[in-house]
Amino acid sequence: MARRVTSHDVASRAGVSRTTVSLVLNKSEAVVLSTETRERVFQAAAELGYSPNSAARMLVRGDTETIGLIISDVAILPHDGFVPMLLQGVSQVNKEYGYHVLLEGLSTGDGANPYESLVKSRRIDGLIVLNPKDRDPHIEALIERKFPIVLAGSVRHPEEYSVNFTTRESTWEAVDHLVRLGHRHIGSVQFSSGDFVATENRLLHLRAGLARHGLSVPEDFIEYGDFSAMSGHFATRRLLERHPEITAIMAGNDTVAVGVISGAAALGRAVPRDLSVIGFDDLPVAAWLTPALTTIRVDAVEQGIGAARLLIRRLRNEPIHSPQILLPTQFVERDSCAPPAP
Amino acid sequence: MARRVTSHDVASRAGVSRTTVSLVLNKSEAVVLSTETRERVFQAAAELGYSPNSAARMLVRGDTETIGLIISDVAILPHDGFVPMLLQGVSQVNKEYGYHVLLEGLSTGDGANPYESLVKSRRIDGLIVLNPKDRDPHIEALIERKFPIVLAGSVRHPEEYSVNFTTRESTWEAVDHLVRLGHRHIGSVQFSSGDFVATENRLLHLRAGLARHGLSVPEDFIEYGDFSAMSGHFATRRLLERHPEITAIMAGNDTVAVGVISGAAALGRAVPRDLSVIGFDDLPVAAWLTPALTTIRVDAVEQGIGAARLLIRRLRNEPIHSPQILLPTQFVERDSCAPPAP
DNA sequence: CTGTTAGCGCCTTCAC
DNA sequence: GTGAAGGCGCTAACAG
Repeated sequence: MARRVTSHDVASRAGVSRTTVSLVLNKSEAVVLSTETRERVFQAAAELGYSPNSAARMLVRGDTETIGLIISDVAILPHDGFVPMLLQGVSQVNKEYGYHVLLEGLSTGDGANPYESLVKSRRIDGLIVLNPKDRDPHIEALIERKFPIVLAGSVRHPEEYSVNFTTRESTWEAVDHLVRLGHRHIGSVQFSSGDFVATENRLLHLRAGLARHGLSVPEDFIEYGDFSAMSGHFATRRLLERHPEITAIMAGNDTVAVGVISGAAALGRAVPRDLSVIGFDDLPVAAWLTPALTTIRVDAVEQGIGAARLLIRRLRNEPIHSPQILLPTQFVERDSCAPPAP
Repeated sequence: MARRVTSHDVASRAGVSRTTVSLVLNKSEAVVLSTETRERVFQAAAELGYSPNSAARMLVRGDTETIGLIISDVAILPHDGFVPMLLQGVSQVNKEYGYHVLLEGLSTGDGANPYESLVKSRRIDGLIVLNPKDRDPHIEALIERKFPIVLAGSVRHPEEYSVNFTTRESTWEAVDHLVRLGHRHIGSVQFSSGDFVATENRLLHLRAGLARHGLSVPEDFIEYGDFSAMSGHFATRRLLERHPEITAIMAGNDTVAVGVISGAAALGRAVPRDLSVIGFDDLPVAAWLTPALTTIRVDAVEQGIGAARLLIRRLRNEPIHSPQILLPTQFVERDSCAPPAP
């Protein structure tokens, strides 16, 4: 690599001082510069392919124009079709505002405090955390220190900044749909064992939704998977072997739903004829499964966009109307539900 | 946020000079320090929660301990189950070696040279590019400048550093499998229209594999999708409406394969009874689709690991045995193929 | 073993 | 409009 070009090089090429270069390039209003000088500087910079050294700039300005994006558990990456969409949203907004994204994947059992060093080393101006664990103490600490952090998920801290979904109405609609079709024994395969606020909420709304019809979900009508299709498969087999009378299953997410379908098939039950299945997320692939998956749509890209916007507004000290954003969701009827077999 | 703690604070708390602090914390061998002094410094640093300012360190040392990860087209993120796995591999290795990952998503039509500014601003020490376009001139330029760049994919530059897969044997096995089952009219739905080396290779091997059996693939037995299941769906409908005699389809990847299955279903053809389908990638979900997908396994996590390792070795000037790594793939027989309907 | 001294490249007053 | 000067926090010689 050739020697790097510095503001000094630009200055001498443009026949001005480094001060002027800096002034021009940072569009300072402090001084009035002739358009002609500006032009010369821009031109010289372009010709030299000059780009300010980011480290030097960070050092003197005290910020990094970088946000950290923490994926709470990288192990789910291969399974959860949700994360990439979120990532797309975040990445898009950040680019728009000239921020960079530093990606940090946490593994279970990453000792101590995984956020501390990122924050302390001042590599980032703020943080977005995907899928935080409910009440994660490290996150709560950052919130209380007023560090700019936004959650795609929730730790249930009153002062958290977060972007989540309202799932009650759509879950009720899904339940209504099943009940209307004639289902009375409805089970559930969650995507995790409940360290997440989302898991708890989904169960809550499922229960409430059924209660409206005078139905309930016995504790052992519920199984827990781990984000993966495989876990959905085996959870379903356990569930249906224990309770063959179940005729419909609400899955924790679409990936798990795929496993539910295959688990049912393994027991000789076809979807939707012998079992109705409803997913959650509406991943792009859901509509093209066979049968097309009935599910609850959640806009992950929008969640990413929202989180990034929220964070950037904080970083710029712009007014924030609602620190805890709730995005709508939507029941989507497709082909994976039918009346229970007689 | 409280005032940041500097090396100066650590020094005074430990009762030593800043030099000593730096020496201790950077494990310099240049000077011999008493273990007792070391201890005092470590202790003070720990008590203060000291973490060196990364910008200052970058500035003086000239490197960033950060690698850039470029996703050539963020729009595919929601569709391609492959990227997250790769990401996991990359992220894991980087953490192991103490590197950070700066994620940059490119959109089609990101003007000019999207790599330049990242490189010039010295935010990163090296680069990993996912899915580069064949012969991408910007990438070739970086390679020729000897900038440390590693591809998960290929631009077919003789001096590129890259990690890819050998797909010939496994593709041939897949073909053999279909032929053995009795298929003679085999079509293909690719995952992109051929800007990628991988697409071209897969077609190449498919052709060669069939040629071994005296069969060929007419040009219009091939359709092109765009990574998504939806594209696979419609491509398949076009293909099968044009050539109903086709009894087997090789899909460009598993996601497309899902669409192939649903496209066939839309025409009243069930898999595997009325159409055999073979995927590519063996995503974690493939084994749990219904029917379980016969496919070609590719270890994306391993590709990520390989790319990250290669890059880090380059950055540390360690010897590199093979700059162009080829990982094996493997034909996996499951339930989506059967003899053609009589 | 320690303190002093120089920068790394850039931004920002402040006089001129 | 410009040049000089200080400093962001750290590292790495270099003499002590």
